[in-house]
This record gives sequence, structure tokens and C-alpha cells, in this order.
Amino acid sequence: MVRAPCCDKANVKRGPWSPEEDATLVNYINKHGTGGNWIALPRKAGLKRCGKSCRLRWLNYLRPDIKHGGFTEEEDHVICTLFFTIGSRWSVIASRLPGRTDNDVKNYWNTKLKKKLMKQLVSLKTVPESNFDYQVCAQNSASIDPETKNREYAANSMGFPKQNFNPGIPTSNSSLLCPPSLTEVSDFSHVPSSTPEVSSHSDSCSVVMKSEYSGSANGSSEQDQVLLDFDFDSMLNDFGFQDQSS
DNA sequence: AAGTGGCGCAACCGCCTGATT
DNA sequence: AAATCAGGCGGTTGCGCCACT
Repeated sequence: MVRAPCCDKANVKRGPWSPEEDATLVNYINKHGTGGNWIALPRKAGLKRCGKSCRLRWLNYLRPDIKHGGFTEEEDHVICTLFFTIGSRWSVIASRLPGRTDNDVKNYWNTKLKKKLMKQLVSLKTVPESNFDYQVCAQNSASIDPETKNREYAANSMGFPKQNFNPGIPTSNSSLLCPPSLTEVSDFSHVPSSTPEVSSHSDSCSVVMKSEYSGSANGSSEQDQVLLDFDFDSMLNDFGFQDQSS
């Protein structure tokens, strides 16, 4: 079965939004709300746009509570931790960052944060016996996926060789501490804490994610643990980094 | 000053999911 | 129960800007 398109693509405008279109959309939503029907909204508002396009424009740019500008270190920590825990579920990650959109978080990860993290991993490779000085700890999502699927995907997305992704037992105790400011803001109802442990060897690295979370009615807690083992050379090669140790 | 390559971001595409008929 | 639809989501693309040569 072929799905009908959500709008008549021949008769809708595409590409960047003009200030006039923005104003029309904002005025309409301020006056009438979205009405729970994005498909009908552009016609009612007098816009020659696809409903999906209107929705995206409003949610990602025009909403009054959108936070524009650079991400803070705290936000970096949250994104990194959640990415390693649940994978590329940007909407879930964004929901933990007030004022940020999934598109924003996704763009930030893909263009900046991933590279920043990789550079830190590079520095780990060049100082093999030191503890990895990268700290990621934050509140995690209540919708944490107990299966390893998303972590495997996360590892794969980061360029970690899939075949080396093995949930298992930590190999060291170089535990990384959570920044106090992050623990203080952990006020979600089922907030687990996550403390990655990273150990390094001459040519490989292990990242252990331990997620302890209490969400059951009797207050008991469960611990979920995963070990990401990856090979430096293939990882650095994937990301186009020079091997500085050779 | 012109050309070029990289980066960042807004927007689009297509699939999935859940609600409704 | 099946079909249909709209909303939501993640992946990808395209374009403008900027730094560098």
C-alpha cells in the first residue's frame, strides 16, 4: 500500500521560512493554538506550507521557550551520558534539557560534541596508563531501555566496532565522579545515577556504564551494567584522527 | 578580491507508532 | 481486526556563512 502524501507537494512552499511566514504562524498559534491538527493549520492560517513544516518550524524555532545559543558544560554531560545510556533518542535527551529541541541536540552532537568527546579519547590514547579524565554523569531517563540494543547502537554510532560491543563486567575501578551541580538538579521522579568507568590499555579502551535506577513501587533498585570495549585505531581512523602516539 | 573547503544549522524525507474510524 | 491518518522521530541534505589560501 502506498501512503498518501501529507500535503500536495506541488502547491506548498518549501525551503527557508520568511519573516512574514514566521509572523503569520506565530500570530495564528498565539490566537488559536495549534488546534491539535497541524495538517489543517497552514490552510487556516493562510500559509502555503506543509503542516509538518509548520509544526517543525514552531517546535524548533518559533516557540517562545526555545533556548538559543551555546550549550553549557552541564548540558554536555547530560547529552553524553544519555547518549551512552539510551542511544540516539534525541527527543528523550532533549526532554531533559529545558528549552532545547531534539533537532538542536542532534545537530550539536553531530557537529561538535561527538568531536569533542573523540578528542578526549585521543588524549587518552596518548597517555595510556592515566585515568581517563572525561567525566560524564547526569540524570538519566526514566524511559531507560534495559536492553543493550540502544547502547549497541550508540557504540556503533560513535564508530566503535560492533563486534567488540560486549556487555560485561568492568575491568578497572577508575570510577568517574558526578559533578555536584548535576546531582543537585537530578529531581526527576525515577532518576537513576550513572557513573561510567573508563580504563585504558595500550591500544584499546573500555567504558563501563553502570546505571542504577529505582522505579519500582517497593522502592527497590536495579543495576544495569554494560561494557563498551573498543579498539582505538579503528575508531580514530573512522573519525579521521591522526594516530598521535605513533 | 576571488576561490574554495569546512562547518553549523534549518529544513526536508521517510519511516514508525498510536489513535481513530 | 484492518485500514487510514496525523503526529512524532531520527537520519540526511542543502545552503549560507566564514576562515583560509
